[in-house]
Amino acid sequence: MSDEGTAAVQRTRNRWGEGERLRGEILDGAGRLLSDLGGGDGLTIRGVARVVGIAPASIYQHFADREALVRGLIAHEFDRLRDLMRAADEAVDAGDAVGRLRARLHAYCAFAVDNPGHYRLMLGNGAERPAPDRPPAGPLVDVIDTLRVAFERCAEAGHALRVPADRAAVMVFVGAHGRVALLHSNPGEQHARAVTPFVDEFVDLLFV
Amino acid sequence: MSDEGTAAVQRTRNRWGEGERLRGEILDGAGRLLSDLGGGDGLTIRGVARVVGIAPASIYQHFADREALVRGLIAHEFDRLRDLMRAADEAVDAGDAVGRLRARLHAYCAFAVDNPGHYRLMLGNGAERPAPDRPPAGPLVDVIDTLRVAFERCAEAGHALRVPADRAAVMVFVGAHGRVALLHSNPGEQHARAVTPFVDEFVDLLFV
DNA sequence: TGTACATCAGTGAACGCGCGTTCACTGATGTAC
DNA sequence: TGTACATCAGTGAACGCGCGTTCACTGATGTAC
Repeated sequence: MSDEGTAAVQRTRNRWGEGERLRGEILDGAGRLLSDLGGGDGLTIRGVARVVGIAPASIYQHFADREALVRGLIAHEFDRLRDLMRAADEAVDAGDAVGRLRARLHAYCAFAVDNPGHYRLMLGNGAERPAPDRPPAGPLVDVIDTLRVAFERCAEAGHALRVPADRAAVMVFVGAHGRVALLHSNPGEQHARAVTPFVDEFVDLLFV
Repeated sequence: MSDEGTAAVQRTRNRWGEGERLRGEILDGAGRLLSDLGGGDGLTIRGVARVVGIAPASIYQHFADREALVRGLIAHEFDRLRDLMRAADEAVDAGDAVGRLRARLHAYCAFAVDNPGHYRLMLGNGAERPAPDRPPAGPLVDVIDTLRVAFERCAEAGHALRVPADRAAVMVFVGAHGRVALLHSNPGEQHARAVTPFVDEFVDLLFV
């Protein structure tokens, strides 16, 4: 019965000194919009404002322009992915190094399968690198680096690797990403549960 | 000195009965635009018309709407990829089954590296599948199937596989796609030449 | 050989729309004195 | 305790723009008779 679309939630404004909360609401709303959209196109200032229930102009108090909003959302979602992977790791018995590695990868795949729009946005836009000669940096490299650490823990626990840990990390990441991208480009839900076994098989290949 | 941007080419209209040629010019122009853009966003009717040097309305004689244009472009580029892979295969000595497989994969990687915009568009949009219960079909599956055939030829030539040919095809495709996607999302040109060795290493893993 | 007509390739102008962004503003809440 | 003022969170209306799409049209080239 509202005259403002589905999401007219009659927001109450934040109290004095709490204006920064809107930043979080905007990022959450943008994330929800991204899930509905399934991709970064159509992620508009006005669309996000509609979802959050604010005026489009209000977004400019927290993000300089549309590009800054998208960058902020990507960073936000990479933080979320990192936390999910860490939580999955810590939920496994600390002595089970291989189990912890697998848990990290399963969390990664679950995030990618559950959030195709976010995933595409995060991996589709290259992080801008100011120095092209330096070693690559960015949130993606951080993710791979946590996998390298996980592989090293496996090696220290006596599970011999067929390739160096950093190379194993890249290979398993590439395998997981390739499998997920294939799933996303062929949206048959019968495959969604095939991602984890595929990645597990990949992990098997990397140990002696 | 022209008043119509960089690409005002003063097109001469096609002769009677040759109107279908414009369809090809539109697809070529869209392909060029896609290269400049680096992605499917911004691939607009008006932009394509500008590149080709025609009026936006002229596109509607060959494509029902923007979506049909994008679909046509994707099909066009998949044809081109298939031809490139086949030509690479046939340029290798017919008796060298493994060399032919590698040639196909190298052609695939070269296409992906040279045409990031096309590649993203082709793999980013899932082919619509009317029957969700049937086995998956579409141009991507066709590509994988040619790899399966190439693997089977290797096996027949005495190069034993560690996994069935169809599975090997999927695995090497996933590896190649993952590696390419990683390259695209981290646009450091120092990595462009690292794709082929990576895929070759992948192939090695699949033979006994 | 003409000539009326059909068909072809392609256009120009207009439509309505949603977008990013700007700007002066509105109330509510805090603070200085 | 008042009161003037500063600061805060957020808005409404407007701007110019490029977009997809439609429509009646324009010349050129073919065809029927």
